[in-house]
Amino acid sequence: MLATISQALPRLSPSERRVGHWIIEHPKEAANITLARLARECETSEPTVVRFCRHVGLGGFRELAIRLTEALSSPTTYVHRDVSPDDSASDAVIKVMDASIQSLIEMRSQLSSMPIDEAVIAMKSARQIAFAGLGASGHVASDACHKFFRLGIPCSSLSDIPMILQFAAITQPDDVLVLLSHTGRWQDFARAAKLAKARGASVIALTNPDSDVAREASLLFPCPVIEDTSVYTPMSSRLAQLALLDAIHVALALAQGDTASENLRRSKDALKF
Amino acid sequence: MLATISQALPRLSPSERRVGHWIIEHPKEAANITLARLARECETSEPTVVRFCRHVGLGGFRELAIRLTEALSSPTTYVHRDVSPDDSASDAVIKVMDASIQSLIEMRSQLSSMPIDEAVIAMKSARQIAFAGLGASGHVASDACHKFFRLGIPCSSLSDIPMILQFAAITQPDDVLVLLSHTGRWQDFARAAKLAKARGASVIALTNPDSDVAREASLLFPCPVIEDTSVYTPMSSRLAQLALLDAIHVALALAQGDTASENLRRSKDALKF
DNA sequence: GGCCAACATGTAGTAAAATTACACCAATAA
DNA sequence: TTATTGGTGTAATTTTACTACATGTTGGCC
Repeated sequence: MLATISQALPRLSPSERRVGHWIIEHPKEAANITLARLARECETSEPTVVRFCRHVGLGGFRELAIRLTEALSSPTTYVHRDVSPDDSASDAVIKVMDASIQSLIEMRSQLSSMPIDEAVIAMKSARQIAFAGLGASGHVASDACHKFFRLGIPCSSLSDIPMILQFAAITQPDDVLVLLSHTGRWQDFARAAKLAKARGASVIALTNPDSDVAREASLLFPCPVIEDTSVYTPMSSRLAQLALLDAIHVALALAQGDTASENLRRSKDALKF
Repeated sequence: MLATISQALPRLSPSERRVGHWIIEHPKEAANITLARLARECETSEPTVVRFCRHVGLGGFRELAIRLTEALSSPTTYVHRDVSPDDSASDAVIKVMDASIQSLIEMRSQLSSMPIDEAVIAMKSARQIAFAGLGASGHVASDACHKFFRLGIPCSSLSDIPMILQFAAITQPDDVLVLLSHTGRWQDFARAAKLAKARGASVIALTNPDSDVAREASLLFPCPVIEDTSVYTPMSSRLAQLALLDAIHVALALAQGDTASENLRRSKDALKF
């Protein structure tokens, strides 16, 4: 959580940045401070603090308190430091691994606030599911597709803008569109989300909570953006997305009950030697 | 905290005991419920709930929320237990996440025994790199390809047997073939490895160390096989492979020095808005 | 049985805290 | 200049936790 905040700092307005700084410097006190006092402490107004919370992907000030106590009571190993050009190869490799582990741990701690049950319900009765992603997320999409289709639900993966928009334009009410994007900045994604939602389809987004795509989605799985401070920084957030999709996949399989076990076992048997 | 509550239960009045019971049965929801809703849920009044809090040694209702989130995000090491059909969705999701984290942690601890430097040397002077994988590993392969080509080295990804064999048959001494396989059981992979090695190419394998593919490779990155005891078990080993490739990628970029930063920055700039 | 005491519980009010709506101001582009 | 946008604060609204007080309910004692 603190990491999420410090990552968000650069793209916040001055007053909000003061709030972020104060929290990072006084995490203990921040955990159960009141809105009014925090505002006074940072020499700003209450709404600004609330806006700050929204910008770092929280629902409101109350959630901030919850997330902070959570963060403070879970030990943080595997802290991520940037890879620097004069690292030895082995140093660098360990740092990258730590960053990956860290991003998974962060995601784990946020699982409780994600709409997993809702997503499972939507997918369970879906006519078809489409996974859409560009670039690196495109691979995540096809991986997810490859995984979910084994549950017996028609799946497809879309990895270019025209296809995504076309798909969105012909969705039906019980279709599910899963949008994968790290930054959430692609305007066409937001457009596709709006389009699909207008036609009654469910739009699930795994993306930066502070983005147009996130705002247009019917269900949002917030994925913190790793700001690329260094060109060497790998795409750990992609790992987190994959793991999250794994988790949703299993939850869906459970919800399907016998059908799923049956389908999974059959598709595994087909690969036997 | 939950223990404290159940300990206190017997010496509480009936209504307060209902409150205690409900909290123990729904700890997750209890962590960020409102006073009014909790009272309604237990069919009692708000002051009773507050009195309950006082009786279990808390200052008030607000403190209850804090203590609960603390208790819930407690250490709980990331030990993996299999997902069972009668898990609730949230239980299952956490287990899957834990399994993923665990497999990354395991891989991290084995990094020192992996031939990273050798792999980097081979790749640095490679004429081309091909990543080969079938099924789920196919996605890992194309992901890796997408990542490494940005370092300026010609890359390709192969995801079916004929292509892999054909590629192996025409390799040249400074080509690198990266084989991705969970089990290492595909005989054709071992054949491709032998073929490519005979023509002088470097064969790097990310696979089960106890397999034919592993034995044929010139460089081996051992990836522990997760035995699929349950159909629900997700593909955490694939995550580990991805993370490992991330790490190698960064190590290679460092070894390339300025060239790599330059290439990476350029390919990033190409996506700017 | 009637009366009192102690406790349990709920009603209604209060103070504080979070959130929202709206207005203002400064910086920037037309 | 004027319009527009984004950042910010003021003030009103709603929600939330807590408190004071009233009402019942039980159990003992005369």
